[in-house]
Amino acid sequence: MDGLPFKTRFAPSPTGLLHLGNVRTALFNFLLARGRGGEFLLRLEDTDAVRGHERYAQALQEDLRWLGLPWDEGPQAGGTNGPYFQSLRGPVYQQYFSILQERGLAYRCFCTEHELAVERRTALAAGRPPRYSGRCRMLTLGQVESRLAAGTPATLRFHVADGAIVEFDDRVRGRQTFRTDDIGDFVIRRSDGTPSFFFSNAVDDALMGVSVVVRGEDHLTNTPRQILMLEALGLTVPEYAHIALVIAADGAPLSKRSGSRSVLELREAGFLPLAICNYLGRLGHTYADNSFLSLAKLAADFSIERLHRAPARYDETQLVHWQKEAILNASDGELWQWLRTASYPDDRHIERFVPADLSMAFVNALRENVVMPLDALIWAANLFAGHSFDDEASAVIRQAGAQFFRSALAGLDKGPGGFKDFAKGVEQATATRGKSLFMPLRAGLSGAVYDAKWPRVWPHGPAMERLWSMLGRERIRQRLAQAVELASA
RNA sequence: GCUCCCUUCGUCUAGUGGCCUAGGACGUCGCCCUCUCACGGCGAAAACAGGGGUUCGAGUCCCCUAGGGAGCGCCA
Repeated sequence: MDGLPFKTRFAPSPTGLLHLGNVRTALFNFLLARGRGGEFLLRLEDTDAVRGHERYAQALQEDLRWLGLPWDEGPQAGGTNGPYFQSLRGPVYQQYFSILQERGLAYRCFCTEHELAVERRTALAAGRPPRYSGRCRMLTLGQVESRLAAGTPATLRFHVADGAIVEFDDRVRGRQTFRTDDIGDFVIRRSDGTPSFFFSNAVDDALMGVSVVVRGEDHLTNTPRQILMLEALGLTVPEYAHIALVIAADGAPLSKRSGSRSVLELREAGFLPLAICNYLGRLGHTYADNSFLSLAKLAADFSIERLHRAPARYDETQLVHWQKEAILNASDGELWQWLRTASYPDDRHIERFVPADLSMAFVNALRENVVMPLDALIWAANLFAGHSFDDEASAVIRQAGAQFFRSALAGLDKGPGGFKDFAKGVEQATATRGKSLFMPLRAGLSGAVYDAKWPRVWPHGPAMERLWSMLGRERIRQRLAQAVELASA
């Protein structure tokens, strides 16, 4: 079993934006398939009547592609087991409903939602599990016919056998045993004719040849129901692996309130796909290697045996760590493209500031001082936008005085040396040293000594030697002249 | 309420009875590098939820308690 390639799947319901928990499940399924040369399938579970699915289905596919998790089979990708939207699979489900009905394993239920709610409440009050009593199963054929004829809405329920045991080996949680007596007859077709999750999800996994289902542990107790149905239908039961859920920093389930962000929000904030994958790949799963890994490496080293049973907390400081790693490991070109995604509210992008021939030099100068594209944008503006000195820089420049910068200008004309020679010259000419020498120079050259956006991480900016060689003599001359002006004003 | 599951540094985790005076990573703190921050290097503080067993020996096995989670839906 272990040697065979897995066919895995991600089967989201397009009812909202993809969030961290979902994406981690998708990632695990993707990695599991990729690592073994298997296949990864995408299926959209858009069965419930609520519409607006279109938009989310689209967004979700975009998110997966952006993350670098393409699917081998599914929407766009095609495949022989489609359609891959459950809303298009009605006839398939109808066929299997019929089989169940013919075999006497499914029956109509005319209970209203209100009746069921009352029943649940009384069961709970009496200390019993709030489980469906199965009373419509007792209806005679005549009663069923007449209610149907009267147009009474009916659901279809699966008849769970009494006194049986369902067992299966969960790939992460081990041997599982459930008593059918603990499972009530459940709805497999809603009164509007659409299939319920239990049904369509299980049937499609079987029909589409999925061999392992990696999903959240919230599905663990659904599993015996699905196995019961699949066996009743004579379909192949896949293997299951139920992973622990991701929880928020406070230990509560992830929610928007607790700081869980959608993939879209993370992308818009500037997180890199590989940062997210490196982080999520280690949330509830272990890699022996703690260094930054490519997607291929993440896949190659992924192991279903190293999936955890205990919930893991979402911690954004760790995500930020992987973000830094992703930046350090990206190519200049990739980084430049990434930096271009940030813009000021008035739509000025980075290429508005950084001259085209300096883009690679800029990337290299800033690489170790940037976490988000916005950080670089601010630096780009400071460095290239002309007369811009931020408040702090202005204060430093005024304090150093016009004479300081006149000396610096004079030193600049002395010779073609690098920053070190230049700084030495200014040191001698102005009789300043250390902080009182370098801070004014930094303020003059870079336009900023303090970055308000990420004060804890970047109080002061990139190495001056790098700025020096990137800016070039002419720009530096202009900036120093501006500093003289500012200081004498 | 009932059923099931989980519990190692602040966080992610290694650990499958002796290799554990519990290892790594992030974060924190200190030192070095250094014009600043970052990067990099070195180092420190920091955990087996609690209580009982079993055993020559328990983080590792068993039981109880506590805390947390999931499920019991015409939601997925």
